[in-house]
Amino acid sequence: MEHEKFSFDKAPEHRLREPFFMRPTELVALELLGCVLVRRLYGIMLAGRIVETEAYLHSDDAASHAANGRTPRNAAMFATGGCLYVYRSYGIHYCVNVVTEAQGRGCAVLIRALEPLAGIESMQRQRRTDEVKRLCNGPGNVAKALGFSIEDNMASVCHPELFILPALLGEGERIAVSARVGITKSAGLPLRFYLADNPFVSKGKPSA
DNA sequence: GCAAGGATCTAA
DNA sequence: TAGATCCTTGCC
Repeated sequence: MEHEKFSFDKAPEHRLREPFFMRPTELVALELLGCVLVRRLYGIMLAGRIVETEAYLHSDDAASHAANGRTPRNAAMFATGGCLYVYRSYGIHYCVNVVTEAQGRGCAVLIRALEPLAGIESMQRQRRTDEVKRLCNGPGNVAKALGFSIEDNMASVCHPELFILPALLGEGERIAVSARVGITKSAGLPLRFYLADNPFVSKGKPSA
């Protein structure tokens, strides 16, 4: 993608609305590829193109945090599609998911990697690295680069200062599917989606 | 290869 | 209330 063509002037007007997220989780995970996650934080616009996602389903998916029903931690997964589910991972990192389907279902799409488009200097400070390829190449890194924390749990991603723009897919960009990363249960399901050969995809190894 | 790191959930 | 688990990362 040509980063310099990205403009914020009227971006919020074009944001995806709730109905986009209230569809089957696998479809949302697939269609989020190429979409641009935008956040205005402390007056700075941060944006990255989604290049890697994982679907966590409402049933028959033991790897999902919602697999054993609703708890205080995973309550956001049971909110309505278009909300954020943010959780702490390994006691150290945060991971950002977009809730899918109807309220009460308990499913979400994990945002695993972004191609930074804007606010790159800010991301570099947050991540304490200058290497653009590594700013958002994993779920913990995405959260850190964009400043997400547990405070953002349950927030709407259809908000003027936190939203997602429709996909920008380049000619010849192909979508690949694999098993998900870092799980042991339901490890064989093909629920990880990413842009093939994109250098901003995480280094995580599929579990199956 | 593996420690860091802390909340969360389950079983007792 | 102890203990295992965990949708990870970066350094050893």
